[in-house]
Amino acid sequence: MAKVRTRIAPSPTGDPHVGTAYIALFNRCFALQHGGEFILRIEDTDQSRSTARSEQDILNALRWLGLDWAEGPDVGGPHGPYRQSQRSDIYRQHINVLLEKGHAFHCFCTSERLDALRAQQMENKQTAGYDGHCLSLTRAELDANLAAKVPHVVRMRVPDTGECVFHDRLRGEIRIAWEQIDMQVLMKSDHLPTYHFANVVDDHLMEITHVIRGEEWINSTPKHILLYQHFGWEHPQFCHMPLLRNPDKSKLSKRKNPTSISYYRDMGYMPEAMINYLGMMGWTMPDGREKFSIGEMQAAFDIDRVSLGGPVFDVAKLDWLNGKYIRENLSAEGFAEAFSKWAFSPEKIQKIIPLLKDRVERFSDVVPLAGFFLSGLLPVSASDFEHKQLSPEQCRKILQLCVWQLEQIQDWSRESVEQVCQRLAAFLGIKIRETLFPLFVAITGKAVSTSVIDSIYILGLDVGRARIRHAIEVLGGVSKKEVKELEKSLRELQSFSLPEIG
RNA sequence: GUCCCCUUCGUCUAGAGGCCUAGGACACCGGGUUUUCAUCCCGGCAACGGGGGUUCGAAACCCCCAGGGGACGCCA
Repeated sequence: MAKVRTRIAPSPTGDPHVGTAYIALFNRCFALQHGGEFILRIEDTDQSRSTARSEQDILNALRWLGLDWAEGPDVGGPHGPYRQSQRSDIYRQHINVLLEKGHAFHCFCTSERLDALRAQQMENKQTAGYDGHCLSLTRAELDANLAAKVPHVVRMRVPDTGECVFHDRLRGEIRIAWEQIDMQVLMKSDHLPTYHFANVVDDHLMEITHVIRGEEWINSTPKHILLYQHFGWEHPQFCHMPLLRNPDKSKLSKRKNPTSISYYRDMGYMPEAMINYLGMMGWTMPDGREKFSIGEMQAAFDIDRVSLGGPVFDVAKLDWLNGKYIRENLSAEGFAEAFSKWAFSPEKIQKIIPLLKDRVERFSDVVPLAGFFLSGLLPVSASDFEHKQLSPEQCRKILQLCVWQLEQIQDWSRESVEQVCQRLAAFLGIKIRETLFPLFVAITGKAVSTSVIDSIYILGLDVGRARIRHAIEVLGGVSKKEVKELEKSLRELQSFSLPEIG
């Protein structure tokens, strides 16, 4: 039997997500337990959303958790490159194979036509999908379009009758009718592949034997199987894990829960506890032990014992586990070391010191002034937000619009945070000093503190967002009706342009 | 709307037809230890979604229903 090889294939389009770590953990345990290899591949075919920063953050986060990989963009390996944006030639060759064999075809349809088509299909209560328009192009029309360099994509041909039957390691036989499967775009008009295509080509070339991924991919598995068949390749074994959930059972999302691994790092969780907690989502040690290391998990791992109900990510239980790790796994020296590393990283300290140096008269003033930099959620109450000009409603509005805008920031910097605040104040027609008031209380716990803009910047989006959200809750929360109004304001704010300062 | 997946305490789960008057953990409540608090210890609360089968016997197997979730992009 071939050596077991599994992979994690994150897309560098945002924060390092706990769901990525979760899937990586199970892939890694499975591979290493079978004496195989676990590798990492970066799926950065979405040029508009992928960033080098995000890629680096994801790599750092996974390493922090101890989920290291045998091959990857940073460590190399025999199946490289491990970044899809550097594999264009490979995809081009492979798309040509499909084109030649007639398994794929050029499509010149405009997005306007496709949108209209989809809308009509939805209205007629049909399954939405491509109607095969460009399939009927004559050879001459096709050549003319290509010669004229009309923008186009390449789509996959799909059988129109019968069904795709495949085996999922955890779920058994799954059958999906081919008529449910769209003629998926394989190559976009920017000549980069889509996920479905690149993923299949790479998994094959990288000799992946087991694809362990989230449940959200079940419905597109027939597309993948079809591609393997078109190429004449054997497909890997599929294994769809349950999805991590918010407390309301929806798919874990940052709108409802902190999902960034960086958040948990910044809040002072230990990586060992984090990984242990993820390991008990859908899985248990055969002997029922709840506290276990990644090595112990790997040794005892049995993928067939994964349970399929979507587990709710429960921060309360994570807190308990993390406390247990701190108590039981750290000596006094170990604690001192880990804590200092967390609290006083030179990088963080260098940013904080300038905010303090000119405001303190004694070193003993530092903790009362800047302790909020080393805190999680702050003990604020509604009365802390009382203000002679701002009502609680206005405070909530400022806070909510501010988080939404902070979330939009592409390059996190002091300047971009400042710009968000300035724009918000101008938009609301409230003086910047007043606009910043609820933010001061939410972020620093006090109405008077170090620059709140710098503080937000230094604390980062994850912790900042958590505190602002907490403040909104303390202020009574936003009702469904209020959310609608706020979303309307947000749209106005987004199209609002800052008046020129003369 | 169409298709797919899932369903044991509030939450994470154990459970492979009789060991189940369903076990453990978190949370919560009570008690003990502790100068306080936390830790620690002890106790309590609390679940097989519903209906049909199969079987001597069903939480477990089958079917239907309901509920939850996901997918239907030139995003991944």
